[in-house]
Amino acid sequence: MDNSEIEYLFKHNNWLDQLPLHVIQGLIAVSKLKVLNKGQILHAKGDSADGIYCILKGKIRVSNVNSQGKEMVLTWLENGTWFGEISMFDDLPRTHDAHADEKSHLLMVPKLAFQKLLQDNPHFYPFFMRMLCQRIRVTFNLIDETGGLSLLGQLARRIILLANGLHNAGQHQKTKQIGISQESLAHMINSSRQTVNKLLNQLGQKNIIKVDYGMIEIIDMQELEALCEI
Amino acid sequence: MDNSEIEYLFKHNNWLDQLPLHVIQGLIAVSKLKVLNKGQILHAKGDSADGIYCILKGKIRVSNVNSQGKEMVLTWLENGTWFGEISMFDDLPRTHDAHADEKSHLLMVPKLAFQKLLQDNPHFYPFFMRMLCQRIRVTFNLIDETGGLSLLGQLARRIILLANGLHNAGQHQKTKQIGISQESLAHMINSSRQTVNKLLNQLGQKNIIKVDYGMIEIIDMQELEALCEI
DNA sequence: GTTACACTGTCGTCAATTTGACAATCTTTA
DNA sequence: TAAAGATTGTCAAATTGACGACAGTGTAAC
Repeated sequence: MDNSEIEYLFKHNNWLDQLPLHVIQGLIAVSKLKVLNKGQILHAKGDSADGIYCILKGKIRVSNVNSQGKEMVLTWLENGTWFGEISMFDDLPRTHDAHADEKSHLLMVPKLAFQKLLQDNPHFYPFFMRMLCQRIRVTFNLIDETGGLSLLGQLARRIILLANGLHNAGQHQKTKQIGISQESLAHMINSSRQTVNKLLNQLGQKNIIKVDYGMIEIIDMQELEALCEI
Repeated sequence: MDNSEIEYLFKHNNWLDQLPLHVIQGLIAVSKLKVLNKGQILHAKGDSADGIYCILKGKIRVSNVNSQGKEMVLTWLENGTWFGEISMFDDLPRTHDAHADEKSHLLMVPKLAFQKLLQDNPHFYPFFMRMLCQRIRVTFNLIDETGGLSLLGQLARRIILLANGLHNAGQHQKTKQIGISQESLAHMINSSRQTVNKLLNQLGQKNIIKVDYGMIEIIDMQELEALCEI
């Protein structure tokens, strides 16, 4: 992957695309490539943060382990996604675990370089504040829209979130296929595999989704969205 | 309430207390007092934002209405709490409904004055970015710690959150008594009044909390925290 | 004080969900 | 290709929690 391809990733992110080209090139110049093998950990919750990441290729699982030792997956992040910015702004530890679910290539902009960018260009602040606000709004939505929903509603909501990307609320790269096991889905909505299996097959019979081995395909997004109301 | 009392509220908030005194006095000078009667609405989700608020006296219910028309309460805010800052930074509508649960006096710093403060003092930006990061972290915690918990665990977590103040994570004003009906608590964890009643009385018998009319008192915070693990 | 209202305590019933078990199917690895 | 491992489909039993009902108790208003 050469610099022009990396430049593309900056220009096609709805937060970073407004940075002037010379700033982007400056960031790329100090960035490091990080390659993770399948299953390898990028960072754990509580780790001190070394930088902000962009996924060049691969799939990162964002999760944390609750007190019973059960892993709760927040979301998966894929190509072109930037993440890990919160620790850049408050210098506090990582909020979640991050694992590579397949061999992944990441670009890391070191924390100091990123912070220097802001220090040298305080007019970028409002821009990144909006970015943080968007994160808060997405997170509030997750809470609000989950609370009060039936299990079927939560499941529908979660499938849509996984398809659209929790952390890419502004981008419109609506994936239709989601590679996820029913057990993982169950974890995410705090339910059991068997119940999720039953509900998914109900949705399958209504031709709203297509259920496959380790895979869910959205057929009728409108119907799925309608289910998020129950 | 005179200006020196209002000044006190600025100086005792862990975000605003670092502002220089002349800035605080400037903000107070342009602020407006807003009085709400019991039950009156301050703003609805989706309303455009007029400013950032501080509760001088009273109690504000932050909630929103889900698609079935059921109100989901996020939290209650009380004396000395600042809220509504997100719309100041991204110029987008309110994220929640806000109602006065009793007659309330609010101080409003108008949006334009607040934004001018930042424009004139870009060195305040990092400060407010940290504030936003704290909000995100608190919200992530809410999601992470709720997911995977039993109903009893969620109840314990919620009681602690109400005692410590969801929106005051940095302050250490640990209230021990919470004025809330069992029905409201049930709404907050998406459960039924009857179940909450049963669970609360179980906790009461174990001397972890004391249950009263419209009131819960925390007796054994350690035990309560331990329950958030199940 | 007394009347109205809000909140709590406690039933039983019923529906939804978990759990454990086991077989079948798909994918990966050797 | 064969074996191992992961994932799915399905059952029945046990559990959990929602819901309606109703009585009792605390609080506020007049």
